[in-house]
Amino acid sequence: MPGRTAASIQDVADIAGVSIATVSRVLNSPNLVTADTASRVRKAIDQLGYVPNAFAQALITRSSRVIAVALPDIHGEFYSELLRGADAEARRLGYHLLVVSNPPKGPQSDLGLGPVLGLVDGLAVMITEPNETLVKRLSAAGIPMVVLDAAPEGSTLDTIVIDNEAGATEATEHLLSTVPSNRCYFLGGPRDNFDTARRAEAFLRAALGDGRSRSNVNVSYGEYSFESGRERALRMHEAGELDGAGILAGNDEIASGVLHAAREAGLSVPERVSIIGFDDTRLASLVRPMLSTVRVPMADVGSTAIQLLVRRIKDPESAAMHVRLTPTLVLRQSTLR
Amino acid sequence: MPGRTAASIQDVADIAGVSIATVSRVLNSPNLVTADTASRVRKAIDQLGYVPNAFAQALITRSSRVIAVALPDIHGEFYSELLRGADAEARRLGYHLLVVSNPPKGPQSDLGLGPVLGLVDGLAVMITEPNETLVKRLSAAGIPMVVLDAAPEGSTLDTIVIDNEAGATEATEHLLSTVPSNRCYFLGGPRDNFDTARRAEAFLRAALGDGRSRSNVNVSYGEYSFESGRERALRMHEAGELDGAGILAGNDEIASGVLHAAREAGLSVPERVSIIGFDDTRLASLVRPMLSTVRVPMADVGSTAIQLLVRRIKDPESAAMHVRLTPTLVLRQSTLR
DNA sequence: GGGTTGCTCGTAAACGCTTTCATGGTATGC
DNA sequence: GCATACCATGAAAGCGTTTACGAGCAACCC
Repeated sequence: MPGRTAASIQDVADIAGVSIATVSRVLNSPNLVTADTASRVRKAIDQLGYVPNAFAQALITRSSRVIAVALPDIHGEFYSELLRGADAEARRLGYHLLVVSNPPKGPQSDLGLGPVLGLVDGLAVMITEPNETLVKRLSAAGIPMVVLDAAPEGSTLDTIVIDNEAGATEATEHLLSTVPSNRCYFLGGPRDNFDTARRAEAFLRAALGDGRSRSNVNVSYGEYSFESGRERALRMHEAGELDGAGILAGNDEIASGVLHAAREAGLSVPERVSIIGFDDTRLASLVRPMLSTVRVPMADVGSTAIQLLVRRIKDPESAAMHVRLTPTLVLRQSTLR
Repeated sequence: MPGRTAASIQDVADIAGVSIATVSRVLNSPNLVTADTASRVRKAIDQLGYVPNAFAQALITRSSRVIAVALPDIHGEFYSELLRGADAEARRLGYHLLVVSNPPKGPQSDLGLGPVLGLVDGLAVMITEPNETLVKRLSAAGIPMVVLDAAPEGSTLDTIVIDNEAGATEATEHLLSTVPSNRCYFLGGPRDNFDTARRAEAFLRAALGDGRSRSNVNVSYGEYSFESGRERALRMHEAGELDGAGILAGNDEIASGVLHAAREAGLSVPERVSIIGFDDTRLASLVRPMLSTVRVPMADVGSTAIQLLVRRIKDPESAAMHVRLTPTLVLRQSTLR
């Protein structure tokens, strides 16, 4: 067992017979010190297994190389996919990731983020439902920050959004290639959810053209769940609307529910019902028929968030960037070609 | 926009007309200061929006209230479920979570954890495959630490393991209630994986009794994937072994693959083939018939890890605890009662 | 050979906080 | 009314770094 307490820069200096300034220099600006003394210091360093105290460094440097990622309490896969992308990128750039998930609910909440703010060099917040105060409160802290999913109007903050319009439009058009427009439906998630709202809008535009005369009868809202999708599809069936329908779901779980309802109803997919999911989670490849779905590059969202953040950390004055990531339609078995 | 740089304790002290010591005291030992001055200080504090510099605190306190969680690059849901549990518990106890995922592979690797060690008060590592050096290297750092999944023999470290034996045994026994023992199969994940190894062992013991004369023909290894499960089941079908079989899968994805293969083979589940998954991920409830499965309390693993860690942080000398979490068999539609 | 230049390195200040110790003041005991 | 105890507060040390600033010294130029 090594000494009770970690070696400090002073210990290294003593052994190497130099001042602490020199030790610091061989670590941070090696070119300012002779090869000779440098090697002597280095020897002392690994003789002691010395590693600089991160807090002391952070205190004076005002930088901890830690980035916080705050996520709503999103279900599984989404979440971890984003995190994976973020983590890889952070590692690559020499940063660590502090995650804050499952924040207390309510638009008034500041996510309990207060204490975190002092610890990190930057913050990526994912905001999926309207929350005015949160962004304001957070940006008031004056810390580099990027917001995901929400894109406050004319924001001076960096933002990353999924181009839901493009994804939903492409999917809808694919549906329209085999199904008449009045038989197309969008089964969304919660009405407040940013993604659902934008997807619904794009769906309507693509399905109905710009003649917005028709009502929104073909759009419904509910939960992002299997059961919600199944129920809504079943209700459609009762109304005689399921047969021959083309359905764009708010996410893959909803789509799976629809898929199952179709099976229950004895309607084969894709011959009698066309279904397109959203997100391309692993689930989409696990059900049969496999789901055609709109692939959302969550890992890219994560890594891009980190990139934007360190860019801003290094140059806080740079102009706000607004990144739009484009989903791609992946065709599998739940739609006709 | 507030002042360029965050308020310090000195600023608060100035406004309140006291010394910085007093400010510190109202924050840390309120009983040492008069109600009168305390309120004056507090007023100054939120007038300035002062929040103590975490690094300065950590530097002197030698505690950052940050805990690292290092995870192998595990697929989605598992991972996030554990994290959710850990995060909730950490928040409850006043800690933050630093996650390190997707570490570089190879048993020699130290996960690139070096730099993290100096930042955190404790570390939870999940180790799913044999890795001697890693634990040694890490524990040499002398930082409070709990290891998940792996349980080094007679370890002096805190550990948390899933009681795979209990879970696999219960599942196997349930299978045996409707299927003869020589028609029971275990379709595992990678051979090296700790969980798979233990589950296989328990399966064999339960299925074959202690007369270990039989070979392991009924056990196979592969990936933790849908496709791997499907392929193996299909091969069983070709060998005429699928009909009438009782199958315990290494995880839910494998089970889903088997489920699908059974459908392809025209064998109804659970009448002709019984299937039990492992983990109870959301997938288990999304396929039809819904999977009977062994529910592994991953969120509990996460929260328990945090509990053990802060316990050790507060009392580094306390005896090592070895927690064993018991899975429960949840019966759904893929097995007969 | 004196003045300049250019390196290497040490001294010391600063970062923002916690905590020990000392101090002055007020209550308490007779 | 004076010693004693106690309480609230301030002064200052120190946590482990980084980084001006300056000192010393060799090499260089006329």
